[in-house]
Amino acid sequence: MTLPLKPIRPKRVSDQVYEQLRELIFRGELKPAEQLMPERELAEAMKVSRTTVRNAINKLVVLGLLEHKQGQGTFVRRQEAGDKNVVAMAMESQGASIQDLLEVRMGLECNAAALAARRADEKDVQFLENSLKEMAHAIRSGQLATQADTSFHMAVAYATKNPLQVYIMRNFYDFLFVGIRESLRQLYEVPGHTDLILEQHTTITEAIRAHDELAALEAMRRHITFVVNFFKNR
Amino acid sequence: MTLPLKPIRPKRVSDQVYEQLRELIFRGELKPAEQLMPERELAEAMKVSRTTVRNAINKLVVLGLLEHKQGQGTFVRRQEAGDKNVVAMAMESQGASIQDLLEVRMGLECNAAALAARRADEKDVQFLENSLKEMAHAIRSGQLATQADTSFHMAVAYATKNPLQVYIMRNFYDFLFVGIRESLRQLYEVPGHTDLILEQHTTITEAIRAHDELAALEAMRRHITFVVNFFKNR
DNA sequence: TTTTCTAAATTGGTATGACCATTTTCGAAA
DNA sequence: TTTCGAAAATGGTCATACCAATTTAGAAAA
Repeated sequence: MTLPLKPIRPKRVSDQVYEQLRELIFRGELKPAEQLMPERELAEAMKVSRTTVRNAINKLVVLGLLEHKQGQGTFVRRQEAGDKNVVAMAMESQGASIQDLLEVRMGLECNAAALAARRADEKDVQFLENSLKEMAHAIRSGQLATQADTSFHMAVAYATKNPLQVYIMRNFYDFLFVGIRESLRQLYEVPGHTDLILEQHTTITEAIRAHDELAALEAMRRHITFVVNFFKNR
Repeated sequence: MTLPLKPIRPKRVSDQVYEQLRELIFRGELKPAEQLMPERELAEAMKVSRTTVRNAINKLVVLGLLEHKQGQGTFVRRQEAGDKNVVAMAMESQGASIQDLLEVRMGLECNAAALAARRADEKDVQFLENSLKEMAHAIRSGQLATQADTSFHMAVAYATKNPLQVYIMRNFYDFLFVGIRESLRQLYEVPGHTDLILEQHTTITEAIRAHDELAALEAMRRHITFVVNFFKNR
């Protein structure tokens, strides 16, 4: 007779550091080509040894997320194609269209929004608001808000506290940037569009902050429907 | 005038160790499941520090060639070729749980059910009904209905007419069969469970046949919620 | 002033040595 | 023979020092 005991898995310190750093990169707080803090500073800030920090960084280097340059520092590496990106593979081999992509996103992200509303803490809301500010800034300075867009949706994914959700979402947005960047840009180039999207993002953020699952789901549904309609009329 | 001078690249010591070890593995001198020499011995044998040896080994661990087991040693890992199942990769590398998997499925499949209700033709409904019969047969003959279960959900995916949806769903169910087959079996071993599931599948099929999107979505939601609750109470 | 060179500061890479955490081993005790 | 516990083996972390490559800044030279 086996009792249903949950497995204890004490994580290695270096793995915890690794996860923190990876999160910074995925969330976009550390942008491509940006320099990482020196190892010595990181060690002091996290109250661990430099050895441990180095192990974590090395892991990210091997995975292609970071890049070492002796005498200069460590930098975030923009990951190019050839990453065995699932979405890209499927889109190509299955001959899927942007419409197909958006349909699947509809299911994934609406559910994610509801989960996020259920579990988001102050920190998650903070990240959502940061991406809103980022997009507002992009609007004022007349730049494209694609980066801020990604940050927002990945912040929603993180708020679900579901690693699989994050992983899959990451694949989607990586593809959006390398696969259909040109198509996506047109969405943001229409005057006033970015303002509308910012408004929709804000509504979603409010619902998540209020822990209103249904409202979050509906707001996300309207948001993605808006995008769907844009690509439909072209 | 630039002469074609080849760049001098003084290799890092840890990289040289890495290459030696990798060579041993590739050549088969270190066979799968075999234990590596202890780090301290390797360091002494190669006249380098244990730190350097560890860096090299860690690199091989990240690449999946070696495997660490604290208190036991480091072992050569047999690498399963052509795995690249997204879900399996994510579940392992991100440390996701069955709960996490089901949560993402909730979003994917509820949406899929609605899309299926919108687009399913006679042939799609036929496939759905075939899987129902298959499950009924499994019940009568006292066999496990896991195969019929997969057939049903893949039939829903096909009915969406969305290649990306099919592709991703395929990955999920492939993983269910190789990754958590044992866990999944318990769901079907409880007396009466398979009957309940068949009933739920039937309800979903009816909604899709009637092209009732909302009913299909709700029926799927109840179905997956049922599965979620089963795994929650264990 | 502008250019050039050199020394210092910065930052990743390696070396030691110690100690911690987990697993196995093996001998003593029951 | 079985059971228990201490010791050994082995990977994980820490602290410190020093090496190697690069950048920076200030002095020296033009």
